Amino acid sequence: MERELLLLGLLRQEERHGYELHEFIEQTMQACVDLKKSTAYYLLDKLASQGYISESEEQAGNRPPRKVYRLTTSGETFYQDLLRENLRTYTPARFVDLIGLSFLDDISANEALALLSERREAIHQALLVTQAAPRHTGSHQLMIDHQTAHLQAELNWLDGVILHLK
Amino acid sequence: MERELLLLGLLRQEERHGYELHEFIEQTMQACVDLKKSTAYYLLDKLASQGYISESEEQAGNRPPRKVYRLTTSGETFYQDLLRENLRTYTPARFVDLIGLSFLDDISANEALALLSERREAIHQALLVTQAAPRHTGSHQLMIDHQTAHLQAELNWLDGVILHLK
DNA sequence: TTTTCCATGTAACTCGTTACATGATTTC
DNA sequence: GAAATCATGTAACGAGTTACATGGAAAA
Repeated sequence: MERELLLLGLLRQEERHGYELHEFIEQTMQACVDLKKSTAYYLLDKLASQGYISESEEQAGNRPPRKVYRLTTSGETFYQDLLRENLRTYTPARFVDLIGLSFLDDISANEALALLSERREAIHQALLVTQAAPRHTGSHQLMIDHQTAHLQAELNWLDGVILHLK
Repeated sequence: MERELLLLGLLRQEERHGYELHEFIEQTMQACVDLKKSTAYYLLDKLASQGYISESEEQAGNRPPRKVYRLTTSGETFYQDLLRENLRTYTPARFVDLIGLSFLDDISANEALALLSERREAIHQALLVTQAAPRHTGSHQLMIDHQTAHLQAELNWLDGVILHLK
């Protein structure tokens, strides 16, 4: 339901059409969320059919017609519920992408060092990108701050492993 | 491919049957990986049909027959490739479960505080569980250490948010 | 005697991604 | 004239989960 929450929350601020929503998410939340265009359209359809948002066609000049969505009253209630549920409950993060670590001593320390350095570089890069993102007003910034803190922690931890290998 | 890597890596240490593998993962890696029984059986079937592991039926007393798997030569090569690929590349973690944060100022500071405290408690609990896990020999411990570091960082960060709300 | 453990599997379903299709319009 | 942008969608696929089925043996 997290993606639904995201769309509803954004539509609550102001009415928008699908393309616009996806663009916004891609540009300003790319560090934290990855929502594909087709998924966005699909979810908007679904939310509309459930009555949580209303749909109205709009034409801007010669451009293709857009479907503009706005939050309905029942959408507002739903949003409030989702938001509270989301803030309250912690879903443990599983780092499947680190499973290789369990088998680190199956390869030589030297090669391990080389591989982990590559990984370190990628994390560092991600950190720079996240930090370079334009600051936001209000709580939108919180997610970006969290991402930064997380990446920082990942770097620190990985540096510890690397140090230990040397 | 991470789950495949996990199974291959474990089978490389010693031959095992499906039930055993799943049990091991559940008991000793529960903080880091969550692999359902059916997924395990499915993956083992697949890996066997691809020739990366071999299958042999075994009977222990009156118990139901087991399928014992062991790594083949081609499985070994595959494993080595997967392992290196996994260690080298970083897949950015997306914390969908924190999307609500973006909308934190849609609710009162007091209620936000209450909700986030609940979340804090859950994280803290997860940290205790992870720390309580019996220590492992070799690099298996690394993943658990990572999980601990991550949870610690989450706690710190959340405490910052909570402090700011007060 | 009922529940739990051992041991394996199948079928249906959910969620999300990929790849593709359309078509006008503005920019290079 | 080609490419990118605006705008929406569909169909097929993939990974993984849920729920269910089986059936004997050991433990409560």
